[in-house]
Amino acid sequence: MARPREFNYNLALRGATDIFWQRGYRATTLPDLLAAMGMTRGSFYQAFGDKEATYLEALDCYDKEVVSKTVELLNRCDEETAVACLMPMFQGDGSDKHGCFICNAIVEMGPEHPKVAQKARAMADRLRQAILFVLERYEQNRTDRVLPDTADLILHLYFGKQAMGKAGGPKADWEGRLRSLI
Amino acid sequence: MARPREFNYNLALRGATDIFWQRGYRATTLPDLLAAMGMTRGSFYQAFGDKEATYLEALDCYDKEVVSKTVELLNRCDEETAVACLMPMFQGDGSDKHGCFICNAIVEMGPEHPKVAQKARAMADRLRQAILFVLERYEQNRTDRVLPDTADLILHLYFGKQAMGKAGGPKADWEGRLRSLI
DNA sequence: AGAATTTAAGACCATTTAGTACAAAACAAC
DNA sequence: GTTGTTTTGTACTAAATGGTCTTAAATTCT
Repeated sequence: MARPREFNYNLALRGATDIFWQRGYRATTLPDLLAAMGMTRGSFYQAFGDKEATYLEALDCYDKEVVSKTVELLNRCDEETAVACLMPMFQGDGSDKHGCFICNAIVEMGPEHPKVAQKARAMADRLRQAILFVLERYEQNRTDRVLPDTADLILHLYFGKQAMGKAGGPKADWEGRLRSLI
Repeated sequence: MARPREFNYNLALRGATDIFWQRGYRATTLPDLLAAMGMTRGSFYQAFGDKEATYLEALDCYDKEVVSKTVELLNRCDEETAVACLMPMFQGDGSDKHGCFICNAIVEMGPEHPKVAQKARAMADRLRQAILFVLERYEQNRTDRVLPDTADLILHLYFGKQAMGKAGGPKADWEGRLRSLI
């Protein structure tokens, strides 16, 4: 009963997610964003509201697509050891070339944008929970540390690695490190 | 032989450092910056060049003032244990309310601004070196891990803590964690 | 005191920003 | 085919951006 959309909402949202992930909120101009989403102003403002709303949507998209994938990977993983399960998070499989969107969002927007901080915390919680699940699954009771705390520590290492990775520099032997932690 | 400056260069630079540290590069508008530095456009552009040059100067200032202070603290420290020496880095003594400028700069500018990335790496190296020095000083040879790697791991934890801290959330028992690592 | 020289203040400018308005276009229902 | 409805593309806008230019003020040296 009306003109059909020429764009695919989810596809456009993924484009937005990619560019916000890569460049951050402020560094992404509207023309950049529109190009990444494959649409023009008119369609964009009608379908997505505005830039800020789109950023929030992009965070949700990252949650659904990227975080969920990691969480499922950790949940399903049946490697020999917990370390082997966690390694994908630490060996930059290409998809984290621009760091971690959660980390980027916290650093850029966290202090001034409660909604972003809240979403970021929620995603971090999911990751921590999944890490904990791995640890619990492989627990050999020769561990003297509290598992949730170890999971949180590994999560912090993950964020630290993602942040520092954006400055380049040499990569470390994360497998050895994780082994010594768990 | 000419009109004297009404502002103190170093004081203005510290103002710039503070606001860049707190808000980041892009979120700091020129009026914000000028207010923080206590000067007007004319003086600013003559004395500091432009916004980008000032940001680079601010990173150097952070290096000289904040990083150096931390490094010296670590070098001079004569606590009972290495953990006690390192704890100041992990118990947010107020000065890191806005996270760590190194970390913020890497995340915001690292991938697109090689000079920033390089300065950030250099500062991170200084911190890592100081951490290593502490570890070496307190080494009881009951450690089976390579000390430089442990120092780098602690540095990553530091960055991770600084990044995640900007989203709020509960604080962890870093003393216990460090103890278990060293 | 006067000349020389640098700083200070702010008016000014071109560009870019996010966001809006509106007319043309593309479909579905009848 | 006409009507009704939504999408699309673009011209437009108002505000904010970083940066320059000009003029007046403050100092030192002679």
